[in-house]
Amino acid sequence: MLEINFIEANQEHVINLLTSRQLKNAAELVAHAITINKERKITQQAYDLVASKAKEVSKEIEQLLKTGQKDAAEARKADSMQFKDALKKLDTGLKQHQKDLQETLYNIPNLPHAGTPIGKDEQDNKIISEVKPLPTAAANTLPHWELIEKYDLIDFKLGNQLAGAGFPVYKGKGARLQRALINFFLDEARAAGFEEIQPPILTNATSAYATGQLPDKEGQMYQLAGEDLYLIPTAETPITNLYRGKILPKQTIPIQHVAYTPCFRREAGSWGKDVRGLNRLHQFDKVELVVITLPSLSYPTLETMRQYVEGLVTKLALPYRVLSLCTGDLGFTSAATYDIEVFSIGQDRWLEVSSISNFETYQTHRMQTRYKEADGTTHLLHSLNGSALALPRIMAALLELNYDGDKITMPKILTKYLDFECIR
RNA sequence: GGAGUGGUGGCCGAGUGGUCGAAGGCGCUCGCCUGGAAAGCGGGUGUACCAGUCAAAUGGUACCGAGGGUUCGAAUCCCUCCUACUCCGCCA
Repeated sequence: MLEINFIEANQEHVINLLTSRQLKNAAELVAHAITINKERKITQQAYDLVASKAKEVSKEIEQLLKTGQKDAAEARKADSMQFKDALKKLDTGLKQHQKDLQETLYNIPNLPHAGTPIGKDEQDNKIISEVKPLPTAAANTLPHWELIEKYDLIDFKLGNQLAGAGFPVYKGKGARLQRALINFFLDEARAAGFEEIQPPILTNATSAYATGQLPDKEGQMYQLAGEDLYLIPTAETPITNLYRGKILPKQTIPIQHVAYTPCFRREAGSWGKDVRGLNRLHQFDKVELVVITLPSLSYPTLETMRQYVEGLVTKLALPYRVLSLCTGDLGFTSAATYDIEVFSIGQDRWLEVSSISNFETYQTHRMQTRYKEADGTTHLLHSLNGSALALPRIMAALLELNYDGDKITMPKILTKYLDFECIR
């Protein structure tokens, strides 16, 4: 979340940037946060003063008791009781202010980076690059859901039987292809210097707040009945939270992790052709990159991550384009985001397979993830993450593009991961 | 799941009601010593908030797993929760 001192010192700037991302009540939220913070400071000062006096009295009582002045000590106790009552009220007020401030800040999204295109919604996202010319559909081109059925790669009906819509069952070569892709992505990331992690796929509310899934995505996560646990919507949540509350030595930075996990999303409100086949699922696999680095390095890192992900889709020989998300389409916690979309020839549309974001200090402030300078001062780090990649849509684009009416030919790069060259 | 014992600073570890943000050691760091190093000697070494300042120095408050409670006063006593270890049970 944003730092209150920064908001206070840059009110106009903050309001303008928040407004640019279509936040309606930016001025109101900012004013509210500043007011609460002022009250908080006043209360804190009062509390500290009274607490200090109460301590003094306690020490006096101690001395009186030691020197045998029992009556005098008893008299001082009465004074101390008064301080105690006052402190209790002040403490309640202070906690309330702190809570109010935190809740207000929780509901203020990140500020867009200067390079982020200004825009209202996804229509205004800027196309950075696009592979041309796009492959053209042949007479025998099919959408992936038909190929999946034709070759018995994935069974949605069985998924319905086991869990419900959006929980596909991968079978035979379908399952093996998916596993091959996961291994390919993990190996590539490792070669690029990312350390592999296998995290829990359940997360507690504290972690979900720290990375910003809560309160923003409340209702999009599956929650376990009677438990303070959620199924992770992305590996970003557990991996980034590895560093919650840590002050890292400078030489360990940057932190670079890769993790393969299933991801779970309720996708409430989604419908229509968007959810056909593999386009949108409640459970899907994803390989995710997380980087925690110095503020001065985070934007170069964002570019490096983008190039890395472009390299993956290139190796899979999939036509793709890169979008820079506009202010109106930016995720709640992000300052700058690139989306990588692959072309689905069977659907004649683009499918988002990666989202690469720089959160600057938004997450690290909530997490209190810092580093120590040589002069002993501590500073917040920057966090980034990016999908590399989301499996189902890659699978969809891959099957459609490589189908020639007779068979589906596997990409060359997967040779060492598969013991079959094509699906017939 | 049952029974028991614990959770203290970067790490180890003392501390069972006051002078304890916390002994001691290790680590790290600065200085001395040395041709250089080791050893030795001396100093420093948590975080947050508030006040203060150009910045600092400095002062105040809070924090000994988390949250409540008792008390003039809590790392220390009580309650709840989390968690680790040992034994038993169960088990991939």
